[in-house]
Amino acid sequence: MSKVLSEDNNDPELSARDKIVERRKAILAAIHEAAIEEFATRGVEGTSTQSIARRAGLTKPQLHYYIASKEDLYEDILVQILEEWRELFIDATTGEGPGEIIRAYIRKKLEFSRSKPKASRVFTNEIARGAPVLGKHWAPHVDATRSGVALIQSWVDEGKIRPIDPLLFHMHMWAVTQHYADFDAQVRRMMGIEEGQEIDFDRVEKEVTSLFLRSCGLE
Amino acid sequence: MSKVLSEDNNDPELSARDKIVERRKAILAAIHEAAIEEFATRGVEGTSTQSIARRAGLTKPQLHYYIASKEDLYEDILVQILEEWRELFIDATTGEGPGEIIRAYIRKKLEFSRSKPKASRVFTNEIARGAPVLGKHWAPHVDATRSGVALIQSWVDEGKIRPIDPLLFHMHMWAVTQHYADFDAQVRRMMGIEEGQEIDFDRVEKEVTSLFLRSCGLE
DNA sequence: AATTAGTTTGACCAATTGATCAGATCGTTT
DNA sequence: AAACGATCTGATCAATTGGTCAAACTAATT
Repeated sequence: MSKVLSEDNNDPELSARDKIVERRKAILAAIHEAAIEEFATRGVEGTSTQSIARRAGLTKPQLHYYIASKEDLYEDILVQILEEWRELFIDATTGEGPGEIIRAYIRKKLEFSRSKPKASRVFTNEIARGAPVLGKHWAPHVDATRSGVALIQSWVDEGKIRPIDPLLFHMHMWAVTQHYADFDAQVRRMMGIEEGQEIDFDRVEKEVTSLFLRSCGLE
Repeated sequence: MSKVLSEDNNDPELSARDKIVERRKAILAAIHEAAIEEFATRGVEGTSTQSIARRAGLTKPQLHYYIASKEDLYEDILVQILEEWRELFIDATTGEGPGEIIRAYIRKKLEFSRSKPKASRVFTNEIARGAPVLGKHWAPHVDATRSGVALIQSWVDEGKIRPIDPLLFHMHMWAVTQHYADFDAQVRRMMGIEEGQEIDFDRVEKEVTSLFLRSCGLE
C-alpha cells in the first residue's frame, strides 16, 4: 500500500504499474470467461483446471499463479453472477405502475438469458446441487427478491392487480425467463432453429409478458 | 435362447433361473438409482464410478460386471427418463376439453417434479450440456410434444381458447413445472421451508394451473 | 550494470480416474 | 462329486486429477 503511494507520483499517461494491473485484470477476465464456459457445460467437479487453462490460453501452473484453487475460482464466479443480477430486481423506485415494472423485469431477465446463457447455467447448476457454495452469499439476493414479492403483494392489497400468490408469481417469472438460458438446446430443437441462427427473443418477450400480465388481470 | 427354452420346462413356483434374473434386475435398479442421485448433483463427468458403486453397495469391479461403462449407464438412464415421460404428453384421446387437458398435464408434470426431482435434474443437466447423448433418442419425445402443440393450435383455430403462441405456451408450462424439480433448493429458500419439511404442492398446482388457464382465457 | 518485482516454465507430486483381468467363490445342475 | 455358469475379488493398468516448486525469464527501476 505504502509502496504504491510513494512510487506512483510521476504519471506519464499510463504508468508501468497501471499496465501490470490492467494486464492482470485482462488475464483474470479471460480465466473467468473460460471457467464459466467449462463450468456451465461440465459442472464444477467435471471441469479440470487443465481445460480452464487451455481455454484461457494459459498453462496449468500459470493458471494457479492467478487463482488459488478451482473451488475458489468457482466461488468468485458465483458471486460475480449474483453481482450482475443486482439490477434485476423488482422495485418501485421508478414510480411506475405494476404493468410497466413487470414488463421491465421480464425484459431484463430475458436479456440476461440471451446475452449470458452460460453464466445463467452455472447458477442453475449450483442450485441443483443444493447451493452448497452459494449458501453464504445469496442472502442479499433472497432479501431483494422478498422485497419484490412484498411489492407485488401490495399491488394485490391495493386492488391494482388480481389476487395472485405473489411469491409463486415472482418465481414463475424467474422460471420461465431462466428457461431460455438453461434449455437453449431444447428451445432451439422445438423451434426448429438451425445451428448458428438466433432465437426470436422479441416473440418470446411478447408472449412471456402477455402470459404474466393476463394472469394478474393487466392485459 | 435355446438353452433357456429347453431347461425351463419344470416350474416349481420360481425357478433358479428366474431368481438369478430377478436378482440381476434388482442390482441394476439399485445401480440406476445410485447413478441418478450422483449424476443429478455432480453431473456425468463429475461423477466417479467409485461413488456410484459405493452408493449402490457394490465394489467398483462388481459395478463393471453389470454395466459396460459410465457413459453407457448414463445413456441408459437418460433413455429410461424419457420412457417415464411417455405418459406426460398432451393428447386429445381422452375426449376432454382444453381446460381439463391443461389441468391434467400440469398435475402430472408437477407430480413428476415432486416424486422424482433427481431424474428431472439429470435431464436438465443433459440439455444444458447441449444434449450430446440425448440427441439420438429424443426424436419421439420431440414429435409427441409437437403434436401437443398442434392440438393447442387447433383449440386456437376453433376459438376454444384465446389466440396464444401454442409452442411457447407449451414450453412455458414445461418450464414452470420443471422449475420445481431443478430449483428445489431455491424454492425452499424462498418459501422459508425448513430442512425435511415438504413443499406445499397443492398450493403450487393451484397457482400454476391458474396462471396458464387465465392466460388463454379459460378462467 | 545491478537489482527488483512480476511472471512463466518444466518437472514433479500423491491421489484418483475409468476400466481390466485372472483367479477365487458361489449355488445349481448333472 | 464333478462340472457348470454366474458372480465376486484383489491386484493392477495407464491416464488424469488438483496443485506445488525451484529455477528461469522478463521488463522496468535504481
